[in-house]
Amino acid sequence: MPFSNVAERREQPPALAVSTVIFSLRDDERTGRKGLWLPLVRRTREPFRGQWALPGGPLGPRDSLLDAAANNLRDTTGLIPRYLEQLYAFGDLDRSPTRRVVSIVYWALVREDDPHDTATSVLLDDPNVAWFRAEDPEVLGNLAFDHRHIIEYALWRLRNKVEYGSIAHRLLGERFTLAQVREVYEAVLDKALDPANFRRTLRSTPDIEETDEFLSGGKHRPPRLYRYTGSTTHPLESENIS
Amino acid sequence: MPFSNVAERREQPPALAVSTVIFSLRDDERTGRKGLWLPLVRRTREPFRGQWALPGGPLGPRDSLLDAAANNLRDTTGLIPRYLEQLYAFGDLDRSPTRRVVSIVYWALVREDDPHDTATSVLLDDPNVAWFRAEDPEVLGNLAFDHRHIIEYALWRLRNKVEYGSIAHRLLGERFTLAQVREVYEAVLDKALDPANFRRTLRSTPDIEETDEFLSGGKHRPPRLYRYTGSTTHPLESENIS
DNA sequence: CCTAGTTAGTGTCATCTTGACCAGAACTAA
DNA sequence: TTAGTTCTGGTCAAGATGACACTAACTAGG
Repeated sequence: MPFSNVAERREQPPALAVSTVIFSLRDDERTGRKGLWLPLVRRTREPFRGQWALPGGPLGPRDSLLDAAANNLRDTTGLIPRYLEQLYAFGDLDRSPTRRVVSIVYWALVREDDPHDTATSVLLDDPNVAWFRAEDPEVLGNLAFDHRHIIEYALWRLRNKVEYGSIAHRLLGERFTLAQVREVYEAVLDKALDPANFRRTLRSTPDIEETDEFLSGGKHRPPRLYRYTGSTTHPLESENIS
Repeated sequence: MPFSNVAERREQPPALAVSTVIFSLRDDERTGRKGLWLPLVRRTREPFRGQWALPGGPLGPRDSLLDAAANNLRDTTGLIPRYLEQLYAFGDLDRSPTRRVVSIVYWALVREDDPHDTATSVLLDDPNVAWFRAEDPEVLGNLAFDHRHIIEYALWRLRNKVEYGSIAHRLLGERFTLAQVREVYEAVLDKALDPANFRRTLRSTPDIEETDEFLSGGKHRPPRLYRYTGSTTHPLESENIS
């Protein structure tokens, strides 16, 4: 009996939880570009047992919000992103059928081939963790709690509040090619961008500087590697994982 | 003895609270333009008794986050802004010296002469509520808890994430002149803007349309009144007060 | 070793946007 | 009637942007 009496439930003090929305770029056969994917975990308990949900859990008394989010993400999925950013605090009364829960949601973009991204091994072994296309209606339609709502908001934020430079720095590593940055933007905005013009605008920003290194190995002219400098974003908006 | 044992305190479950940062435009003699002011309440209890703090209080079990913020703001200051937007959730372990508190902070811009703004009467009578210049170092330096930090983050957000149209709509009423919108931007960005150019960019946005009315009464040519249409912002980012 | 294929990177041009500023329009106050 | 004020429409030059042509530099396959 997952549903308790509403009036009774509302007298409990609100519980605090943290969740994470992790976007990753993966090849998308349909468009030929990269697309956005995200990891979900299958719920093993009521409510919503068996359904997919965002990684998350209760806020421990000794964890900062960020630490709680990062630790929970690591424990449930094996993912260790470099940065987590606060997305929003969701606190509606009816978010959970059992009790009042206020969830503070963090989000990040990670690279599929990130060395930090030890998740691959965990994800492969654990049938209760898997990646899905972020906009797959089939997936979005069957999520636990209000997680569909949360993901859709995260996608909206991604597309509307993107800044050149900072977002790329978080997703890509120390050094990156301009084409890699462009891939990020093409995936987020879901449209092709002119390589030449993209290069021009990116090189005109002060936060990205070129290095002397090149990335060889492709079947074409080796592209120059760039580095991200500067901190346009507010400290609060891209906290470092401790 | 406001400080209890740290190790002991940290075992308590985190408490949930809401706070509000309300910016208002007031004439500033120094610059000749409008400046940003905000209301603070004097703490009547420990910790930080006697010091100024942001309006706020605990989250009741029956209130949504937004309602809790709006109700608390009304009760402590008399202010009833049309919109509140979620700013950030602050949850560091040492925010409060007594116990662990996670504060979800809402913010808004209000008009000094807003009819909704019944706060004037309350503020005049109550010596524990007052408006201050948002950037007065004297004030910022003596705030309770981490409220200085919160206000500085709100100011940063205001200056960096401003969009034409939406912000003006929230601050100004149904109908407004373009000069009023310009005043908002001049106060927020703290610099003078060219009236003609500002008019041009604003008129080119689809969300603002002209009306047939004019505002008479000034000692100059009556300016045309405009109306805000459209909803560029995500629903989550400008919730209506219920 | 040569050539085709692929992406990197440069340059150009027309168009759109932006900032600075001028000048007339339309009101109030005296 | 005139001075003072802001509103409002306009011009112009400089800067940013989008479309696209073209060269550079690598790999792969013959």
